[in-house]
Amino acid sequence: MSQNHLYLVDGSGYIFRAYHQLPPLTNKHGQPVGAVYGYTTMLWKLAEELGKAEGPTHLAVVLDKGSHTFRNDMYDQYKANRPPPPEDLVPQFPMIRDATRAFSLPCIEEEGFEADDIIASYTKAAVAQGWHVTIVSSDKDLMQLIQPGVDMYDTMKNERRGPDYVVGKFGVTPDKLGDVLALMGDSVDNVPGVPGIGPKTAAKLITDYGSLEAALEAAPSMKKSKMQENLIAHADMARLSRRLVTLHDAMDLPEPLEDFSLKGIPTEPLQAFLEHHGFRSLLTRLGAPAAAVAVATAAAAMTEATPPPKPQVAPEPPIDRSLYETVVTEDALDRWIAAAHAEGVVAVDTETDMLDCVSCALVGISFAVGPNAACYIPVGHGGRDMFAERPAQLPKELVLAKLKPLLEDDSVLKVGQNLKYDLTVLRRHGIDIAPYDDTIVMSFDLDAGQSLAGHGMDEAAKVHLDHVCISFKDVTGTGKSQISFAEVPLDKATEYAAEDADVTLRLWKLFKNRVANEGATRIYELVDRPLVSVIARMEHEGIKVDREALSRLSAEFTAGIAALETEIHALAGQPFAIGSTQQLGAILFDKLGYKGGRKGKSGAYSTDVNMLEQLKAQGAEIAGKVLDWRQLSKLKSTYTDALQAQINKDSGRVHTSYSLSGAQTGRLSSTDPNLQNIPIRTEVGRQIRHAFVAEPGNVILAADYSQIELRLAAHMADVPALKEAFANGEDIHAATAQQLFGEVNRDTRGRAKTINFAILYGISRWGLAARLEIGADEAQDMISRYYERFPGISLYITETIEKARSRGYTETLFGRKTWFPRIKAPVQHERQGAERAAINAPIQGTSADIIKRAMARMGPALEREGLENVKMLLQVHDELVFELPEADVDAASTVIRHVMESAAEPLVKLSVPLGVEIGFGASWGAAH
DNA sequence: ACCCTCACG
DNA sequence: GACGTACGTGAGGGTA
Repeated sequence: MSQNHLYLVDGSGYIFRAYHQLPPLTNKHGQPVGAVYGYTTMLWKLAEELGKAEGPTHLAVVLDKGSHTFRNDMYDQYKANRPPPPEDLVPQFPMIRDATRAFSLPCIEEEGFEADDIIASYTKAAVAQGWHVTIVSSDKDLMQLIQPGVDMYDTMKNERRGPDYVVGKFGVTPDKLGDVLALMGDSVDNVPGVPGIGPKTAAKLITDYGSLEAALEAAPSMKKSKMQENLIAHADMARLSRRLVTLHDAMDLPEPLEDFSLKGIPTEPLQAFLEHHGFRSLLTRLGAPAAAVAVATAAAAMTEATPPPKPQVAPEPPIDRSLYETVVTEDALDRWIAAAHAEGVVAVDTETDMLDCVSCALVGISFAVGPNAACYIPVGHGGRDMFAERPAQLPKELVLAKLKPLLEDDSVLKVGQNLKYDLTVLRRHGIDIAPYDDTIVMSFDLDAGQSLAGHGMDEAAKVHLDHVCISFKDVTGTGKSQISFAEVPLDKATEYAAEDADVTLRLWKLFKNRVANEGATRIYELVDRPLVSVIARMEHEGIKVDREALSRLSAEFTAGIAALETEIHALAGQPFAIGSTQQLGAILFDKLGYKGGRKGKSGAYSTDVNMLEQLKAQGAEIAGKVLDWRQLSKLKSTYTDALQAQINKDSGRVHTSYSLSGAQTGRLSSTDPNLQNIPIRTEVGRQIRHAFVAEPGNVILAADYSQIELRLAAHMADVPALKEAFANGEDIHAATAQQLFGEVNRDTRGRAKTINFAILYGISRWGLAARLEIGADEAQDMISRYYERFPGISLYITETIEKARSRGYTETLFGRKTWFPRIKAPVQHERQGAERAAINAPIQGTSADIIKRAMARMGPALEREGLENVKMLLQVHDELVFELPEADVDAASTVIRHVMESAAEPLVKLSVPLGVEIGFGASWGAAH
């Protein structure tokens, strides 16, 4: 060996670059691995240099450790501006070490020193012994080290860099680079430098005067200029900067140079690593046996960046229910658990005796580890009925004890369809399923708005697998003869339950690839998937409802309704069903002769609020009474009565169910009961909110985003006037009124508010005209004026529609797609409807993304502050409702406000602040 | 199963 | 020149 050549790899610097340059890939375990993949290919590339003329004889990877270094002691602002690393990069840091170990390469990191200092020290030591050194990095600070025998290698650009490169880029030789960097400063690392001096001026000064110190000394005698003044004023900062950019090259070497000797890369640990992540193309190049690669491919359905390889596996066999197994022995159970471990991914589905996941009992669990490789483990069949024959099955406790390690194993991905249900059921048995994927959420993130794709399993199986699932009704029957799943015979139950798991796994493989290939990773991994377990907890928590209060209200409403009914019948001159629009229409228009038109194809009279308000204005007393009657009936039937029936017998609380795939825009929806439409707008309705109460000693706290959609519209359409108003904390509707009408009063503010909302919803002159009770021409003038005052808005609208038309979908700031198949409909009003929805979707959707991120982060944030008694209970689109001990209100408010206001970051940087209003009290009503 | 109406953001 | 629409939901009651 004539010449030793040391390669020093700047690992920390590399992964940031890899992260930003590569698409956000995930491996089969659902972990983000884009940067790891880039890092692995980089090491691979270096390994291939082995034995070449300029290749390494010695190699070490150098990483940063900890965040505090001697530079922080020198200057407490050092790197203080640096944003935290992206959240999907954080989990990749430890994987970088795994990758390095997989290549059997030494990895050096030292507390208190940056990777740059370690590299400088090793470089110095190696040069002293006459070695050549190549620094694998593109960091400009490290370029100071370039000298005869030392060069740099940028693997991404495939470029080797010597002194000429530095001269070309910075105008000075590497030995003067530190002086130039000190003058320039660095906003990322927060090296102050001298204001107003950039690379060009810095290079000129150093070239002219020879060094930083010489330039600073000469400053007073330079020609008077802003630059000269700054140079004098900030001389101390320049000297500090010089020390900050100086590399520390005299540290004790943690390991001797000789230990970095490199002979070759053993395939053993590397292959295991590549298989774990499913890095297919590298596996192939490693020369792994073809069979092993195929297995890894089939199991992993891996998603690599370039190029998307054609699946090399045979198409999956059709579903064959006869292959499913009913697990009733311990041996069989162990076998399935082992298979799941071996596969690394398993589809899971739980069967219960009723739908209510707070009170239901576990009846059985099904698994699938491959096509047709599915089983059902009954644990509660015939359970509740003491007289029914109980089929032979394993004890529930034993099964759960055996499954717990698998379901909580980090290295086995659990896949479910609508997993929040299973999460709740199993959490009641002390099992926290993780990590997980949810196929309903994946489907939604891929296909929201696509009219063909239903996200429920039966529909998804039909659409994507062309398979008709056994329906739940087929096994349990319907109506009066319906039986509980616990009473279904085991053979039938196995066919149904195992098929669910089998189908789920098949769908997952399909969706997993699509999520990566269709750009849905960001929204899925960083917004929706983390939310599943959060929602499960909220649903399980429920909210306390004061039954007596509701019952009192119910009685009041009943009396009011009865009184109104008598009056209405008297005014009508006959009794009739007031709730029947048909009968009401006949009374109003035929019998009493008020004027009003027939409506559309149904031929029925319109009797909605607008019509009744109009009649009332004409002096029809009956119309006002009907409106009052309707309000009270609505409140009674939908709220006071129905809500009492929804109070859970076991918990005494109301547990709503949130749908993660309910609204096309990405919003949640709430059912059984819907707790997102509890009255608030009228005084009488608001009383219902007062029945949502806290436990004794606790309070209800409500935190609302203020005007979030308008703020987002201002940001997304880039409207300076609106952004400024929000930045200054102005009343946005008043500000709009000022812009549009030149003066602010009750009337103009109200009209401005209407127009602001019209913008969010996709405006038409007729719609606005109807709302403002003005002519369409006048409405059109107003819209034109709005566009004039707030440019950007009309551009946003035309661009959004254009994008929806050309690509078929719109996107939120977080990349959530909503599809609009009707955007090209030949029927005009259908098309225009789709256009209005397309205008609204990015705004409403981004707002939904933001609050979802706040929800996902809320639990950990509260926990960090020791606030584990603060429970998040409800979400109402722009509001989060909590229950908490009264003593925690102040501390919790701080955390909640911060989490909500910063929820977009760091993925999205908004140019408007997000405002949050917080209130609390004994009830939800009192919290507003 | 569908329409109408109306509760919410 | 008209389409009596604003965007997104879920629930209850009446009707067929």
